[in-house]
Amino acid sequence: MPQTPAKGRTARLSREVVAAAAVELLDEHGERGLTFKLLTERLKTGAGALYWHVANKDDLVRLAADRVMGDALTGGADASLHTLALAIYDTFERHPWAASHIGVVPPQPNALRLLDRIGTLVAKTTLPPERHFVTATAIFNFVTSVTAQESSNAATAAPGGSRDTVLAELAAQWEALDPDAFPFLTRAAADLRDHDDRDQFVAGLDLLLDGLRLQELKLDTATDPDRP
Amino acid sequence: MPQTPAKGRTARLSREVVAAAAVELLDEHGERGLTFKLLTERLKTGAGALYWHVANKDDLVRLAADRVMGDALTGGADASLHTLALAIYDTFERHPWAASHIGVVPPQPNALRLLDRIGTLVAKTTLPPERHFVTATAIFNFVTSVTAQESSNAATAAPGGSRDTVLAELAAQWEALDPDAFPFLTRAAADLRDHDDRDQFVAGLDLLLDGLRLQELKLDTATDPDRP
DNA sequence: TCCGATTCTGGAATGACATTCCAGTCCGTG
DNA sequence: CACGGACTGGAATGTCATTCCAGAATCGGA
Repeated sequence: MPQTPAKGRTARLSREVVAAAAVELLDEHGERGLTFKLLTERLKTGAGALYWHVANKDDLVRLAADRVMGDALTGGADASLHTLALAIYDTFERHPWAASHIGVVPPQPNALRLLDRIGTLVAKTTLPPERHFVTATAIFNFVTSVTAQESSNAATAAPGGSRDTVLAELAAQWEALDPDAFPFLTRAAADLRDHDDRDQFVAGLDLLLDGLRLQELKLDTATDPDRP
Repeated sequence: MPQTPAKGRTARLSREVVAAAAVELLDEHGERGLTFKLLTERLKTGAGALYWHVANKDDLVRLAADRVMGDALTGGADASLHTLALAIYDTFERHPWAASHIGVVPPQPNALRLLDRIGTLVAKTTLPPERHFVTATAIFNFVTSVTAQESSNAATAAPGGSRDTVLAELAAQWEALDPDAFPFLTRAAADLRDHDDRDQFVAGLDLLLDGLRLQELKLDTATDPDRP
């Protein structure tokens, strides 16, 4: 009679249900806080049941992350590379554990969707077709990698004192550095103190997209008849 | 007499020695393969001794990663943002576990050195001073984040069949996708198959640095007397 | 409706680790 | 050469992921 009276049992388990619960727990406790014990309690089941649906914890987290990516792609953000990238950033800011699992190989379904969307937008530029792949991938890498780093940093910094406090302390350290060894940082301390993470992401994004424009320009003039 | 005849004892432990051994083991076995047990064996000591020098495993890995960053900065790569970024990429490609620990807050000593170098180079552009911080940070984020992702992917992909095999399989999957749902990927499969990771990094870097140039140009013309 | 095969479940082992504790040892100083 | 703090080795602890397996649910066919 190892079986309990089979009552509180949640309807039926499925890969989807497990993934959804994982996202919840991940949001609540972060990646380190997700344990199979917690998950079995939340889903009122046992470890074996979970392992029937997912191969292991990595598989589970990848699945959860791809589900978040699915959400990000659902929003009507499609118009331009700029809005698409920002939609990704904003979504992952709400799920800081997720971004670092997006760029992994092999890519999960929704990561592929993102890359395809980026590629399709890149294909609309005047860049020559043979540059489409590297360019699209570069943008994809930028968006996923930088988002991963910034969001996980935001999550790490938060627990110990408010973000402002942490930044203030860090800025103070920068100011105290030797100006000869760190000429830039000592000057930039103030900027660090009151920078905004999202603005920071946008700055990088604009840099990258401006690069795209310049490369278009270069090619336009390169094909101009009037040249050496 | 829990003490053994005190003979094979390695000279003397220190934070540096522990870090160096950690780098070795990390290179050999990857991040998952580094355990305190292995480390005690390599250093012929006990866990307590290690914990006297490092706070915990995170601390240890951060320390090891910053040591790698130190190496990267030692090479005479300083001339331009381009060569500096490539020096970083090349170094971390040899230590794929390390890059993901560089961008973390609070920044470790050598990460600060890198940011300062980037900032100093940015300060030499014609960008207005108030853009220096965001620009430098954007470049720093790009280099560390993208390197982290690419290098860890390379390390992950390698174990299962050669890189070429993995790419070929992936490319085959892309080709098999529905062309309506994935118009870009189905076309790009061939590019994926024979792309080069380093070229890919360079493509992104060039995009970013071209963006820097375009922003300089914009400002130059913006301050020109002849405008609307 | 009953039956066997297949799909799923719950929970009890198992085995790896990180981390803590502490009894000692080593070494520089006075 | 005795003292105290720096340092060491290794045993003990507790937390997890993962495996195993005895059964329960479910479903298609007879």
